[in-house]
Amino acid sequence: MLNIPLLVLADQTYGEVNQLGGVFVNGRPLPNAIRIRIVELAQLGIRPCDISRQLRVSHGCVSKILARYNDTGSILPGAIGGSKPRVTTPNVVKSIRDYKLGDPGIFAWEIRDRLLADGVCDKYNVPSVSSISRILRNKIGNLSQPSQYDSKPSPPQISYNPVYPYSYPNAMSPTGSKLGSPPAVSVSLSRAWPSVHTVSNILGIRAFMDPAAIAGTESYQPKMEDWTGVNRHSFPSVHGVNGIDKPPIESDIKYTQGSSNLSAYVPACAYSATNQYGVYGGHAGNYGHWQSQGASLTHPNTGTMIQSPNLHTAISFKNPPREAERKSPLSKQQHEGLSAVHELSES
DNA sequence: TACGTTACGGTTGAC
DNA sequence: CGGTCAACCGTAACG
Repeated sequence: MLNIPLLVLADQTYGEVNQLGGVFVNGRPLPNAIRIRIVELAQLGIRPCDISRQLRVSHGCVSKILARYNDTGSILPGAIGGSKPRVTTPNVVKSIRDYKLGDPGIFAWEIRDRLLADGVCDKYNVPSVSSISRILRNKIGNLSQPSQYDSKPSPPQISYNPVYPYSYPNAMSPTGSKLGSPPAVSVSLSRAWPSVHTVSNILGIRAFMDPAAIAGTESYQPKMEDWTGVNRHSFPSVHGVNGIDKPPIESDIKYTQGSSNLSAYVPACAYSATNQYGVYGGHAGNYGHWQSQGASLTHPNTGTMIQSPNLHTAISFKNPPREAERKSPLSKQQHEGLSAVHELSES
């Protein structure tokens, strides 16, 4: 009975209900507002198990989010999808070609060694021998032809951030300039989750599960529009890389947008009335105690403060050391020096 | 009972 | 332009 997949195909809304009665979208991150709430509650001394029950989020998820927050200072989900940064950057290809030109009989493994020796690559991003062979075969097969890489600016290389392969829209979203601007708090990740599904989904779910919640909520209607408006059709994946040009990444945004004061909204309103997940379908009063506190989050390690009212400016996190994180989850903290702020920005 | 971990089924987006 | 792949997600279950 639990964990019923709810499909409302007609409305392109779907979602599932977990064992706690919370609604989630499989494969998609929880809304940032909930993530923030989790951290807020934890900082208030509420036990993870209680947070789990209150927010109706699985304890594993709570654990994960808190652990990540403790490690990185970020409540944001990771970048979903995409590919690992290519190691065969134009520069590398050019070097390989140079080596090949200089010594047509050179072996791929020799090229590899030279790439390392010459500092073109380091041990972490040096192409494999097979990759080099492929490059030789596919891209440098005809040495008489000028390489495309000679003339192209090779934009992708810009985002080959060794620390965080996926670029964040930092540069695109000056933080200080938009305080109080209408577009709302946007906890936008590079590939922020537009949660098309979530959006419509939640609404569908909510209506499906708890029609009364809608009827009894003044602010729900507009939210509903907002959320349903965030539809995959409205912003196909064509939008820029890593969401830089993705305007309507607003699932969260809308989610928290009801007010610029997240602390006022998140605690009760956003979670009961406008929250897209039916998670908080219960009385807002259940979360009433949130309102008087937890206006800000201070990361224990970084001292970073997440201040709800000005989330878009106050939340700044260490860049998740993705690569290292994947290889060695326990060593995240070692990358503090590499941290760069990726922050909540507005769309 | 609390919580860390992980298999699983899912989404996403670069290639 | 559709398929593949590897990243991520949250849940559920296990210990």
